[in-house]
Formats: sequence, C-alpha cells, structure tokens
Amino acid sequence: MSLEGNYSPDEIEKKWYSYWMENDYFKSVPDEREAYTIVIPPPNVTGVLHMGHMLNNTIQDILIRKARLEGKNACWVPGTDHASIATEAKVVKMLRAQGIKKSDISREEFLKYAFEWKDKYGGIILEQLQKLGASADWSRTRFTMEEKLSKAVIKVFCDLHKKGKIYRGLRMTNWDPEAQTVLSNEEVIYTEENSQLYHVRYQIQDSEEYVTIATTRPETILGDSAVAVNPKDERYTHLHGKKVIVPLVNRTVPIIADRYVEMEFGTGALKVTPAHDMNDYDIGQRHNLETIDVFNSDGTMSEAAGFYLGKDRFEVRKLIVKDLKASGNLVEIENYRNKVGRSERTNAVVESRLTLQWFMDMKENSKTAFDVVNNGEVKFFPEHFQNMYNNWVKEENVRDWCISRQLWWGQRIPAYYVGDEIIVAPTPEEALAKAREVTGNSSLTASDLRQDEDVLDTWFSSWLWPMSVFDGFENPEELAYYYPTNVLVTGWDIIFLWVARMIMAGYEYSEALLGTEHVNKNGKFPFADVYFTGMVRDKKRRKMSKSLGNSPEALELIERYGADGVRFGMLSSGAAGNDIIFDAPEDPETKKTLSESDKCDQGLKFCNKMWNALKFLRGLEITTEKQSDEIEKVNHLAMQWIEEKYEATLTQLERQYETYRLSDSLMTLYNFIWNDFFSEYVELIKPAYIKDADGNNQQLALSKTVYDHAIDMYEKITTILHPFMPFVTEEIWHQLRDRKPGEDCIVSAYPKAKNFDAGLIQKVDSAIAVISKVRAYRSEKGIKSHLPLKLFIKNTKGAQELLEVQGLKEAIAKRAAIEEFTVTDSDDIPNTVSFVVGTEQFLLELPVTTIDTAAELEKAKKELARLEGMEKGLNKKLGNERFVNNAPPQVVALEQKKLADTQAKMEIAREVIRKLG
RNA sequence: GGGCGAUUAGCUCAGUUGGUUCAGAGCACCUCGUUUACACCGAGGGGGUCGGGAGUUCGAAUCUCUCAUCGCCCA
Repeated sequence: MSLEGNYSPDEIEKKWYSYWMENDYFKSVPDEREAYTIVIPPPNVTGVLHMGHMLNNTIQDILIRKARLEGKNACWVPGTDHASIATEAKVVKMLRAQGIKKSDISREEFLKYAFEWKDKYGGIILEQLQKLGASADWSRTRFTMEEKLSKAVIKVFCDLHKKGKIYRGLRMTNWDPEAQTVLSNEEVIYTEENSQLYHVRYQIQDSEEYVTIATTRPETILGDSAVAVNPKDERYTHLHGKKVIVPLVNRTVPIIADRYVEMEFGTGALKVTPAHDMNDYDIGQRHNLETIDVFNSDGTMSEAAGFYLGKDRFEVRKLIVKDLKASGNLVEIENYRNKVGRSERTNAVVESRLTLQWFMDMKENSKTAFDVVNNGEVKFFPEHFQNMYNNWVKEENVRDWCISRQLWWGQRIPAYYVGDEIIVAPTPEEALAKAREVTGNSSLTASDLRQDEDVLDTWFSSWLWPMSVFDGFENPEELAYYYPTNVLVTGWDIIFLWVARMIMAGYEYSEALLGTEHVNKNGKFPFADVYFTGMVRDKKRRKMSKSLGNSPEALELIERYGADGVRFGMLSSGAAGNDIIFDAPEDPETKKTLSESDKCDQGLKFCNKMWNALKFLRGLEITTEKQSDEIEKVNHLAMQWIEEKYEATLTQLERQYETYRLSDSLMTLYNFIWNDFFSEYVELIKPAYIKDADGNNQQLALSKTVYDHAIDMYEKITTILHPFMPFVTEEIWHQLRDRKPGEDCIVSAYPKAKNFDAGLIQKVDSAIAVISKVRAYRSEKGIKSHLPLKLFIKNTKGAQELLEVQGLKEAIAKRAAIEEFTVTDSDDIPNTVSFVVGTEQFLLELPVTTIDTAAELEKAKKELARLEGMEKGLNKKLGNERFVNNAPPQVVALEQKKLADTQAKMEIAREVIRKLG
C-alpha cells in the first residue's frame, strides 16, 4: 500500500483479516495464561446481519481484542442458533414455493430439506461478522442443533425429568394455527388492532327475556359453556341460577356469577368459552364448566362446533354474524380497538388452546436466578436492568416454562409412550430397556414404543450455550478452563428468554460438571458480567428490522465507510443499555432507509485523518544535527506533554473499561488522538519553513530524537485504539516501522496506566488557551494568521510559575505566530488589547487601525459585571456557616480559590477600564 | 392494570453514583482560510431558564413528589 491519496478501507480490511486468520490470532487453546471468554449470543441460523448484530458484536470484539492485547488467552466462541420456529417457517415457505406441502412429506424428508437449507444459508451471518472484523475463534463455531449440543440438551431433559422438574400437563397455551405449534408467551406479540364488538342476545330459558353479551369473537359462540355476570351487578341479580339458550346451537348453559366480569365492559354480561380463552378457562375451572373445543389445530372449525365444519375461523366469523343477524339475535356491532396476539414468527392470530405439553417447573431455579443477581454474583451493566429482571424472576410472576413445540426442526423430546406409561430416556435403546422393566413385559420391541412427536423449545438448547459450546456435558476439561465466561453481551429484549435461563442452567449444572472445588473458587454463574446493549431504532423509535424495511443494509454500510468506520458509528451512537437512534437518512421520495450515516462517516474521516498524519510523519526529512535552542525547547515540551496526556488518557480509559463505558472510551481516544496528538503535538514539532538561497520555501528537517518519539507515540496509540478500530490501526502499525514476523498490532502489549503530571497538563492547557485567544483576535480583526504580533504577560507570581515550564513561551510563540513574547511590569503598553487566561493578564499588540477602544471598554465592563455577580454568589456561599461547616473541606477550599481568582480577575478588569475610560 | 426507562443545543447523545468557572461532545449552521499531511482539512463563532411545577439540601441537570409527553416490557 503506497502512502498516497486518501485512506481506502476496502483493500486494507480484506488484507488484514486474512492475515490475522492465517496467523491463527483468533484461535484459543487452553494454556497457563488467564482466560478471557465470551460466548456469542448465537444469531438465528437463517438470519442476516442487522444493525443489532453489528452493535452487539462490535462490543464483544472490542472486549476480546482488549483482553488479547493484555496478554490474556482471549476466547470468543461463535455459532448459530437453530431457531426452531423461525427456521421451520422459512423452510416450509421455501418448500411451498416448490409446490411441496409439509403435510405431504415425512419428518425425515423435511429434516433433510431443512439441513440442506441450513448448510446453504447458515454460514452467511458468520461471514458477515468477519467483514465487521470480529475476531472470534472460528474453529470453535458451534450450532445449537449439532450432534454434541443436542446430546447435551437430551441429557439435561432426562436429568430434569428425573429430578421431577419436568412434567407433562394439559394447559391453556398459545397456539399458532399456521405453524401448528404452541408458542411461549414470549413469542406472542400483542398489538392494538381495529375490530368489532358484537352484541348478541341469548334467550333466557323458559322466558321471553334476553340477556345481551358483548364479544369480539362470535365464532366461539359454538363453544360457549356459560354466560357470566358480576355478582355485584344488580342488573342481572334476578338471573342468577337461570339458564340461557346459546343462539344457533340452541344449547342450554347456566348463568353464573363471577368476580372476573367487569361490569363496565360491554353489557356487563360475558359469554364463557373455556376452550378458547385463558380467563374463560379459569372461570370454567372455578365453575366446573364443560370445555368445548370448536377449532381444529389449523384454525378451522372442528366436529365439536357442529356447524361450519372445516371452514376457517375468520370466514366463520363473517358467516356466523350473518346467521345471527338472520335469527334476530345480533343486537349491535360496535367498532372497537383491542389487543390481538400474533405469532412472532408467522404473524398468525394466536389461539388459546388446551393442549398436552411439557413444562419445566421454574420455582426453585428462578429463586436462585433472582438471588445471584441481587447479591452481586452476576453483575448487570447498566445496573438498572436488575429492576426489570427482578420483576420477571420474582416468585409471584414466574410461570412454568412450556418447553415443547409441535415442530420437526429441533431436538425431539426423548419421551416414549407405551400404553399409559411414559418413558423418558436419552436413546430409543435405553427407553426400550426401561419400558420392559416398567411394564414387566420383556417381549416389547422398539416398534411398541411411540416417541413423542414434539421437539424442544429453541431456548431449551441455548440456555446451555455457555457450557455446551465447550462440550462441558461430555468432557468438562475445556469447560474448566473457560468457565465461567467473563461477560455476556446481549440485547435487553432477551433478558428473560435467555439471560435468566442461562443463569439458571449455570447454577443447576456447573457444580455437577466441574466439581465443588472449581465452583467454590470461580463461581457457578455462566458469566460474571452482563452488558446489555440497547435496541437499534429508527428515527420514529421503531426497532430496526428487515420486515419493517427501516434498516440500512449492514453490508452496504461497511462497503461505504469501512468496518472501522461502521464500528465507530455504531459505538458513538449511544451509551451502554440505551437504545440507539441510528442516524440513517430516508430517501425523500421512496421513504426507504438509505445505507448512509453521518456517524459512520465521521469514523471514516477519522481513519483518513490518521492516514494523513502518518503520511506527513513518514514524509519528513530527518536530521541528527543539533537544532536551535528554541526548536529543541518546544520539541522537548511537546514530547513531555504528550506523554503525560497519554498517561492521563490511559487512566481514564481504564476507568471506562471497568464499567463498560465503551462509547466514552472511544470519544476519549478520538479526542486524544485528534486534538492532542495531531492538532497540538504534531503541530508543535512540525518543522518550520524557511526561504532558501533562491527564495523558495523549504521545510527544515526534524530531529531524529523527536521523530522517533513521534513514531513511538503513534505506535502506542494504534495499540490502545486497536480494539475499537482494528483494521486502520493494524495498517498504520505496519507503516510506522519495518516489522518482524509476529510483530503485529493485534498482539502488541496493552499498557498499564501510570501516574501523570496533572500540573504540567494544566499549564499547557493554559498555553493552548492563550494561543486560542490570540487567534480569536486575529479572526475578529481580520489579521492574517501569519502576521507576527507582540505579546506581553503581566509579571506576577502566577506568570512566573507558568513560564517556568521550559518551552512554554516558545510553544505559544510558534503556534500563535508571536514574534516577541515579553514579561512586563508596565501597566501601559500602547496599542494593545487585554485578555485573561486563568488569572494571568496578557496584552496583545495589534495594528493600531484594528483597535476599537470603545468596544474593548464595553467588553471589559461586561466582564467586570459578570465577575461581580460571581463574587457576590461566592461570598454568599462562603458567608453561609452551614456551607462552611457541612461541605467537605476540599469543596470549601475550592470555593475559596474560586473567589480569590475571581477577585484577581476583577482587579485586572478594573485596571483595563481605568486605562481605557 | 403492574413494572422499567426516557425528556439536556436544530439533530443524535454524554454528563462516572449532589460539589472543579458544569451546562458538554459530535454532526449541522455562520465567518475566515487553498499554507506546504489532510477541504474527508484548519482557525474562530452563534446556539440550551437541562419537559412543567413543588420539595429536600449550604448546594440539584443529578435526589424525592407531582403533572405532561414519549418509548418499552409484563398482564
């Protein structure tokens, strides 16, 4: 790569990524070093890289790279999740497009198609992560449904069953009629939708009287078992104990009184359909009502309905309304907005349905999960997510986990049925042996056993992820080295689905797998810290997603700004845990979100800035000859100062890393590198131009000592920036010097922070402020930036102290184009304007024509007024006994110094006013 | 209905657990500059009564209460 033109990330990023891979830098094998472990939240195997992944994985990569630089054995385990429902839905759709119906093929055939699909598309997202620069150990890539991980899942199922924590039961569940499976509560998305509230009258048995109920679901009338009213509702008291006739079906059902009924809602009378509503089911249980399931599993009407057999529920809704109207029983139709639950995966309206499912009892495990987060064994960043977490895992809110799914894509439940017996065993052979034993029938064969058709919830495999990726359930040797992992980086939306459950699994199994000694020493938790990332949202605060089309294309962003630029952009968008409003603009015409971002652009510009600074340093002429005193003094100060600044920056970074304030860290680095290193340090050491014999400008040479120092410093900078922007730093690292094999930025040594000289930093800050003031005058008065000016500083103790810093005066002179910088006792230097930095007064000589005495006077008066106000406030504060007595001494001392400084400045302002006015 | 969070400059966000002249950053905007690493640049500048109100405190952007608006999670 030649040092010409602008920085172009594309080629450089490809080059270094393959270089790192070839050198096995991401690979981790247990050794004597301390391990630093992260397991990736496995993205869906069918997924594509989206903004959430980019944020999430950038953060993981930063932490892993930092640990690697610190000499730890950094291990980042990548992988994918089989995502049962999502993937099965996609495969079903793909098959349908080919004219194949799932119901027409066998389980085995379906799985063959599904695995083909997985093999074709499953690796895409991982390749995309590589483009982002993710330094995961790809040789460890795992998949939740691969053989070893599946074995672990089955083992755990059998174990929990044996422990009595897994049971089978008939429950009201969320049913997805399209995928024909049960959904967990977490997989149902509730949104407000427009619908109608139908008022339907039911005739009282043996009476001409009617009672009118309100329902949004008239098609379930066929399954009505009662009409319920609130016991306190006087409108209906006279009906208690009577019976009504359900329209159309003409079934006679009781009128019951139940407190659940809201008197204010609708007519105050509720039809009760225990088979099709959670609450109705509860009422049914209380009143021993009949449960009539009027739907088939695909949402069509069942035999039990008696009418409309085989027709779809929504079609039936229309038909039934028509029939109710015809029979005169439809009283009114009211427009209404209600919450409708839809399947997260198929978007089908979810039915409540009574089904036989497998559950895990969560009582004991959720208590542990609650305790260990609240006693600090597992720490959350930011902390406030603990509140949300507690609310979910606390006893009264936790519910048993429905772990069975009526799908084929997933781990099949290892339960076998023989007659009325249920045998749970890891393999068919073991199940058979057990079955023979249980039944006492030794002639049973494998064909007598019927395995449960269902598979397990995806989360039932991913909750084991931190242990199963190290094959901990088979051979705990590696697990012992890497477990517990250091940090989990994930979105807060899966705090319950995944984070809480991993914690439960960790406490359930780590001791059994690793031994008491190990867990006593290292902890049972799967990860010590959890870093919650925010959701990436669009301008309207909607979650960015493919389905909404409101997300920029991740890969296009990388193409446009480079991975470093995108990493910069993602990270500078917001702090840990807070949602990020990504700044991608919309196409004004199509309203489509463009793959552009100012923040990512800033990242690319930063790369370019670093690139140009590199070009500049490398292009300088170097000399070993001694240079003028002035130059040497300035250079010396520059070197001394940047080192202190560097140490101060390291200290700050250390603090930020400890609390995962990575956005802050990046800003700290950005400011240090751009402002301190490039704008101050490089400008200070930049050799001046002089006219040679022919009158041409020629740049002086830079002392070799200074050059070496600049290169050293730049090298240190690439190391500390590397975790955030790995590619550009690796490239610059190699451009700074010739490198031996293995001498790479990615494995350079991350420095330990040392003490720094805050006094020197502060004095140079003052000098920078002086330079800035002089430039402001130039800008205001239209004076060329290179026209030499004279500057004076009033002779005070403070001035002496300031100028004690070797090179400070010369540095100011160089950066502000000052030809003469003099300490003076005189109060009256003609043609000067006065300004104050700290508590020191400076006088800047300007061309006479540019000085506006009246304006200067006005300025000074305004300043004095401001200072007077400040003095008043400070006096009041310091005059307040309670402040002086209660505030910490250093705060009081500070206020006192503030007062003294203010008064000193007031004195200067008065002096200026006296002279001008 | 229960819970969590947000509200700070035109925009996107910080503000490290109440105390440095603390009201900040980046972008955008305005003025000037093509000077020689970089116009993907440099120099300078304008802009916010920290959502409203009340309270606690010597001291509040920060803590409490309340109201408003918005977002989310769970029922």
